[in-house]
Amino acid sequence: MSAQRPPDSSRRSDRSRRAICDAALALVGEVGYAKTTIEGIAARAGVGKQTIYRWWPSKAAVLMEAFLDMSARQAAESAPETPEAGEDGAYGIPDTGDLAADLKLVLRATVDELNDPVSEAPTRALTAEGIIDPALGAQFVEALLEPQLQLYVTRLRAAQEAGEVREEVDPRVALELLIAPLTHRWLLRTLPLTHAYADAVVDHALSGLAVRP
Amino acid sequence: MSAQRPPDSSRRSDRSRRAICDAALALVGEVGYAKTTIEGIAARAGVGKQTIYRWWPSKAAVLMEAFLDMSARQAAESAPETPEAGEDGAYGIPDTGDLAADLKLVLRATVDELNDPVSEAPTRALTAEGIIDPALGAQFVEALLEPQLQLYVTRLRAAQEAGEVREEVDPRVALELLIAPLTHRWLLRTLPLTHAYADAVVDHALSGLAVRP
Amino acid sequence: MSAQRPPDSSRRSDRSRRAICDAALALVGEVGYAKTTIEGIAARAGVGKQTIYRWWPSKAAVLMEAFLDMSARQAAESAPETPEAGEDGAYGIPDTGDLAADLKLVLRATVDELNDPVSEAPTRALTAEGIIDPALGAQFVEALLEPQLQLYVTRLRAAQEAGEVREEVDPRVALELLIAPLTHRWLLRTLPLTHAYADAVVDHALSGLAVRP
Amino acid sequence: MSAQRPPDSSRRSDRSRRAICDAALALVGEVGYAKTTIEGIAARAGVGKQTIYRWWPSKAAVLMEAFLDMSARQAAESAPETPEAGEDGAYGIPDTGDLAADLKLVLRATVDELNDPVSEAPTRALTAEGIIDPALGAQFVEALLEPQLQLYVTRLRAAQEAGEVREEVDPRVALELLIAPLTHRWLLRTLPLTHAYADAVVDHALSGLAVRP
DNA sequence: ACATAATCGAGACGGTACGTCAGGTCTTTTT
DNA sequence: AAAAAGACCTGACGTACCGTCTCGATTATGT
Repeated sequence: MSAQRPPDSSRRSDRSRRAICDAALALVGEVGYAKTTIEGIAARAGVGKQTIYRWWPSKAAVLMEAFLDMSARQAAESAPETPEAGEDGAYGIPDTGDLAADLKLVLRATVDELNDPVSEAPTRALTAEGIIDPALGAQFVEALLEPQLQLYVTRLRAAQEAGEVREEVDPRVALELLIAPLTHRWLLRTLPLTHAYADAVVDHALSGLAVRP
Repeated sequence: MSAQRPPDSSRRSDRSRRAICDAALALVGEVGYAKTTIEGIAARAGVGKQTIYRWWPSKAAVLMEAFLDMSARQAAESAPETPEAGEDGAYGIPDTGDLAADLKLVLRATVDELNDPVSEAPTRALTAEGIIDPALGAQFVEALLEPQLQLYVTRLRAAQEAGEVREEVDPRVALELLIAPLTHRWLLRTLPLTHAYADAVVDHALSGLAVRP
Repeated sequence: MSAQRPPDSSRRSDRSRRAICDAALALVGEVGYAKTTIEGIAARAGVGKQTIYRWWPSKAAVLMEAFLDMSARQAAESAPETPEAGEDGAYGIPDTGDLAADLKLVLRATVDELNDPVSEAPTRALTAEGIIDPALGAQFVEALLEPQLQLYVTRLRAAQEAGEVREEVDPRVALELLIAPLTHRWLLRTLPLTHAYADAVVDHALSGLAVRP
Repeated sequence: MSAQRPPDSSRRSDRSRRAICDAALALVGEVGYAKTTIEGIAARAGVGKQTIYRWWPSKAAVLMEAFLDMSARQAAESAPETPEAGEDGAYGIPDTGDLAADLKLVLRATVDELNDPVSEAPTRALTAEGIIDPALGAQFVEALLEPQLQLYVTRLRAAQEAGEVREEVDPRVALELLIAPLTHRWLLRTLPLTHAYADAVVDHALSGLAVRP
């Protein structure tokens, strides 16, 4: 029964959509994800609840779209003159010929981004929700994470061709050696996440732990 | 005001405590963390709601205690003959003289543990909650994670003394190079988490990415 | 201020009007007045909601028009050959010279009508709504009830002229003595509404309660 | 499944019950029955919605209880010294030996009661609702109406024994001849409901419409 | 052994938010 | 210009849980 046909998206009010996304981000930042309610978002956005339920299946989905929207807008702002850079604000990782230096530059920027108090609450909320809800997590990874990771793959391949990185190295594994420690500290708050740590990770990963034979 | 004098824990009913922990774990496994409610736990445990509110501040705290309890019981079961191994089922990482082999052994076990469908739901729930709630996260890290990490520090120090690992290596950073990639794949579900991956991580981390000079 | 100028009724679609009335009656009969919604009527009639709001101020008004329409159609069907009988199916009360017999005939018919399960739901709904909403009630009385009552006035006047009814009797009061008891039982469901009861009412009302002096 | 066992009424808060009844009556008086909402009653009573839903099945049921409560309290106030009069404020109809005078007295009082603007809204609302909902209507009749009607039966029987009323008269029918016309005018608002009308009804009913043979 | 005091199971309470339904208004497109 | 369609804001619905509270009915000491 109940075919539950989806609404006609061509008639959708973009004003409402924007207001909802803005309100969602604002509320998550102000009161946290758990205390952000659909009713609260609707009220803050000056919108009927039904308008949210019509277009999104869950609070997490609203926040996800709001977040992607924000990311897209930020990217568009910061780099409108370099359309060749690709989407998602991905300028690519610089290639100065010095892999260590390039990676440190990028990972330090990542550290700064993760430590940014503004985006912290929604990012943590979305990540946590994605950890529990596989569908949401997949969406999160596909839309936001993978494009970033691909940049590392590209840069590492270039380094291999330049003879900086060993042939046997799998770029996909290598990239995780670099990224995962930062994510780990940020998510679990085991120890402070600093530039120095980013540098140390790069150094350890490139040189390896074992003594040279 | 109302000093809210804490209850007399000596009179606490252990039967209720156990029933609550069991119910909490069962429910999280069956319906997931979000749909697990305090009322549900109380009903399933055959307990008044107030008995939960008297002893725990939040649903997350209940689950945390239930989880620690379960971990302790599992540890006690699997290794009652080696009480010198310390608490938390921490037998220590074997030291056969071959660091790579030892790490692979341990990390493969970690992979199996993370892939275990029984403990998956509560572990994910607790981790996710800890990502959002710093206090809970700290408790989680302190009680469950850090003891494990210290074992790596110990083993890596031994390897340094044995001349297997370079002097400049910071064991704390090194350990994160090994552990974080597994955690990363498990939490974010980017790619499958396999024994082969554990091996690859060890190999890449020990040998380093850079070509030998 | 927007003068809210009424729509041009000459352009009104009679097809829609009929469909709406039919749908309204059908729904009230099927699910009851309370569960009949404007949206439901519109959907069932294959009509936009606005088409209802354009022409009627309320759900009750729709039902009222539907009801009047139905009454008019029924009357037209049952007595198209006696146009002199007046509107609203009002053939008038027969005058055989025997007032008691004539009244019993008519009141028994009224009993049957009230007991008809088809028209029961909408009639009750409309009456109930009219009890609360004076404007609607007035409309109901004026359009449906009063014409009927006038027939009694006419018949009773004739009876007075024929010397069957005392001079001092006020036909308006007399008629209510006859009609109201039936209405009372039907509305309040105190006791069954039967032909025998109709006869008893006529007998009691004509003879009076008091002993003859 | 779901046995839906009723709550433990011994634990019921009488303070809440009273507050809810008061709020319900007040709101129906102020904004009318249709615009009175359960949420509104709860808010005005300073009570959670669930406390209403726990004890009453519908808005109409709340109003019914409130109304019966009020009636009972009024009765208790006005005649605490005559407990033998029976419940429901039923003092009985006076018996001065002059049936016409006694009935006029009582029916005039009834007219005044019906015309009282304070109790009008809830009484109309309850009556209207009872017309549509048979269960509610039955409750209304049984609790409020029948006790009143029985008083007429009693008085009319007495009049028969005193030789004032004919033997053949059925008191149950007679009483409806007296009461129903008032109810009719009040419910349907056909003509004003006055003392004069009450007197006329009594006179017509007692003397009968027909000429004396 | 027993008084007494805290905990226990139970669940009613004032609340908040849920997700749904319908009301009545507005806009777009079709007839 | 009216009609079909349906998105929109509003607000009430009835439900689920929240965390607090009040009830007897067990316990479990500490005289």
